[in-house]
Amino acid sequence: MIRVLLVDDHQVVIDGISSILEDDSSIKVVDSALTGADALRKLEFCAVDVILLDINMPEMDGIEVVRQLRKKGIEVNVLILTMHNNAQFTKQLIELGVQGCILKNSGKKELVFAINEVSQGRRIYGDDVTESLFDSLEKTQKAVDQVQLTKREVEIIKLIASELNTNEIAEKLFISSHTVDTHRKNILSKLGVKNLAGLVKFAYENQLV
Amino acid sequence: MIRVLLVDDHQVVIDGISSILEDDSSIKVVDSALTGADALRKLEFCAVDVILLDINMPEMDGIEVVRQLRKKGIEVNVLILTMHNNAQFTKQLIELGVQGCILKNSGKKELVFAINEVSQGRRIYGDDVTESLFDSLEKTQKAVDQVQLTKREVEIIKLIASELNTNEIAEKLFISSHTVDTHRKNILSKLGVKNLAGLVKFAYENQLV
DNA sequence: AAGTAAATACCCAGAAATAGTGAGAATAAT
DNA sequence: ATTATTCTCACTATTTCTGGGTATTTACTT
Repeated sequence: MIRVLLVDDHQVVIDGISSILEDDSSIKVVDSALTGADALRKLEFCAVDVILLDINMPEMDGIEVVRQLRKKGIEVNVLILTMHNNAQFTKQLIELGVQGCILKNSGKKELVFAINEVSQGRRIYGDDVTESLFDSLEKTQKAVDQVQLTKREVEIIKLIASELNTNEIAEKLFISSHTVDTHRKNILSKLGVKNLAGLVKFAYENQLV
Repeated sequence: MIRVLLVDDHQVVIDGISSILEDDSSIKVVDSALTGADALRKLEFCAVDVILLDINMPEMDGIEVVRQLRKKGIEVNVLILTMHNNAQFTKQLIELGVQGCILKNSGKKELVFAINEVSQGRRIYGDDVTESLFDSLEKTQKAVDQVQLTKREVEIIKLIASELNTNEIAEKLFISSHTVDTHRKNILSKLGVKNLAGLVKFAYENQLV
């Protein structure tokens, strides 16, 4: 009997996957969580074999959850649920030793199969996912080192993404426009993007907006 | 017995919601579709009372599906499934006479209730959704008239959002950079946004990327 | 105490975007 | 066939962004 913890910020998805898994006698959904924080809390008191984890969540995303898990030394097999082939994440996931990754548009069979495999400690990455991994590794520039942004930089990214220009940001933060320039410059360089568009793109893909 | 057609680009969601609805004896999921086009095809041959429609889909989104439905004169009650409170859509949905709208993070009970209401022709909009509607109506600037973008403009938005600058876009499309300038100018004005950041933002919020 | 990271500020020069106008061709629609 | 829309191109002027530096203060680390 494989004990599963479901984590997704959408109740419908949780209910849905629960229903799917109910039909399978070898799998039992022991609990669920709507947030990453809640998932971590529940993992401390509840013994589970596999955590089925949505990657796109507000506040604390899937990757952060896994990172915390490792930090706390909680041993559990992780199967990530992704919406799209978000190539940026994939590399980080593999580095974090996540056992598996499965697209939300895969069917019931694939899901059950994946959970079974992962519960045995085996690795499962859907073809689509591994393909997109190679895609991402080609774009070394961007994902080369996991980006370390400072608080101030994140703050500025958000303001840029909300259509403010350099002067407006400077006024809002009570700092010189030169400073904002410097920050923006550093951000572009850290993210390895060419321009404002790339910056806003990053903001969206990483739930900063 | 309420006959339901499920439309979502993620098989897991379809399977999940199917499972949820199976438990309810008054609702029967007669078919499902992974794309908007497929949904339209199936609606021509299959009698359904309610179509449960995901709004975020590649290629043809939920709004376009409804528009086509109206055009073809197919009468069916529409219940929209949304991920977030995407305020921009809401106004359009109401204008299109969509019966209801429900967030994906609502539970089993709400879902069943909503389907029942909608099947009776009654209107259901979750509190969150109506709230966000009023929010959006305040921002008259942006949503004042539903934006009508041309094919070329959409093409250019996508290229801008992928970090290309004016000259690069001009080369790629074999047109003058002046033309690209003009398009960008028109786009900014149509969307009512201030700059590139707003444009990329729009692209993301409307699944153009 | 020395070293490092973060936040701050400044300068310069070139590239790119934005705003305002105007206008000719190609298509689609009626 | 006439209109309307879309797509196209051009010019000017101004603002904003981008990339190359350098440098100081503060705070935290070792």
